[in-house]
Amino acid sequence: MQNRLLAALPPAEYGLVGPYLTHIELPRGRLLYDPGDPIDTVYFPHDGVISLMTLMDNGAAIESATIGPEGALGLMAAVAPRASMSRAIVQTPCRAARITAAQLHGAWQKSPAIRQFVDNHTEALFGHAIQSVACNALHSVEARFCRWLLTCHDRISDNTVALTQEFLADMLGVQRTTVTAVARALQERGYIRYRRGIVDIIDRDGLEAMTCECYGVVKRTYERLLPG
Amino acid sequence: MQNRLLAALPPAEYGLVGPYLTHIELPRGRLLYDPGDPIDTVYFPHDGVISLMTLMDNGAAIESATIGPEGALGLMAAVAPRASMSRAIVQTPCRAARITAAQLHGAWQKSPAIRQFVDNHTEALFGHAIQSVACNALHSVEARFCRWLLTCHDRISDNTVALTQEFLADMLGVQRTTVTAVARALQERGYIRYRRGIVDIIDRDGLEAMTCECYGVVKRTYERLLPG
DNA sequence: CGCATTGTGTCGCGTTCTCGACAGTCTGGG
DNA sequence: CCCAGACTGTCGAGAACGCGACACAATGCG
Repeated sequence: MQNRLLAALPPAEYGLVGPYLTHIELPRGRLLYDPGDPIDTVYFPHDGVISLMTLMDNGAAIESATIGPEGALGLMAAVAPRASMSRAIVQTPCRAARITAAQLHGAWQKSPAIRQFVDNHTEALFGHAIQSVACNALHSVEARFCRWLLTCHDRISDNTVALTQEFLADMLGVQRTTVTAVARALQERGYIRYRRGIVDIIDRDGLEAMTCECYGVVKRTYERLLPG
Repeated sequence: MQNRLLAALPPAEYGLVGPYLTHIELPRGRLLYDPGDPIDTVYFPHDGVISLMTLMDNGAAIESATIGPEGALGLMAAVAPRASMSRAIVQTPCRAARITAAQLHGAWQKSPAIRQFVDNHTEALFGHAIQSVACNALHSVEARFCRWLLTCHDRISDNTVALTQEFLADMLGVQRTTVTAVARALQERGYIRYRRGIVDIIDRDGLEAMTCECYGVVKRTYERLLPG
């Protein structure tokens, strides 16, 4: 699998970034950015999920958007130097390509196609965020739990996701005990199997039936604006 | 009062947009964009508030961000043609300047300063959205109510805001009866006065003490990234 | 193997908010 | 002036979720 933004670059544009790309493995839990950090590196995941989390004063860290193979982390730094506004953390182990923000900025200056990718990506990420604003206000934990699993499942090539209920509770901004209850309900329906830090997705259609419209809305936004 | 983005433009750059600006009055409730509408006009409010609302399938319309004199509506269309992803509706009567997206795009091509304003504005709006994601998941209706009032108050030159509880309930994504209860509580504390479609802000400090950190976070983000 | 650590299941109470219903009050237009 | 429509106040049942406590199970490490 290959990052879809990079894969969609015409050969001429790829020549502007390809020589600077470094391939790396990102382990689960790796902290890439905290609020205020200068964005000096841009990451293009080939698979896996990177979460953008908004930090609160009391230490809560709640997910505001995700980055997967359809996009890139820190892409707005291609336009001009930027500080991160979120915590960026690796959700599932990722293979990824990385490039310095300065080098990407050089390519951005030279290529209209790259500028358009960056622009569309920003738009898609904004769309993701505003849908999440509504989702968090209106939808049940159960629906959001399903949405999260499906979003994650779309970005990995596996039916198994490694994550603890404690962590998922953080992502969704709810109590762990609530996550436990929801996970048990989904397991009883046969949609997932939950064991110590590992979720198996068994019935994807079942999850889709229980999630809210937000899953589809965000997915279609990405399909409309980004290649692949 | 004057839109702060326009006011901060150096004379040379202002010359690129000034001749195309039209001054208009926007009445309360005026619908400027619905999801999918092409963004053909950019609005620079001189005062007042324009709300960006995410529409849901069931007709719910919940606020995801606001636009005031510190910013502009549809500014991302200066970069490239765009369709709106939200409903944009005039929250309080506004004086505003407007320009076609095509004309603004011309100025954007010529002026690095304008490009930077657009870029920073996009960043600030994104920051607003991701904070709201967290806020809607974690904070009480009371805190969010106060945040909304304060945000609105910052953008108008008056201690009186015209809005119904029904409408405010929509903005916050809660039941009207909940808004009624919260409004009564704030009135009993002497922070606001509520009468048929009109809120008077009496004790701003009181509201600030009851709102969540999100109010200050978003405000500082705007101050950091935008002029004024 | 034994132990400390980490993750999960469960219980119970309290609060917040939903949801539906209905009555009362203000306001503008005919 | 009166009426229809719009807005607000109130009530009550119930669901969803927060929050703290505790027991138990799995894992990794010495």
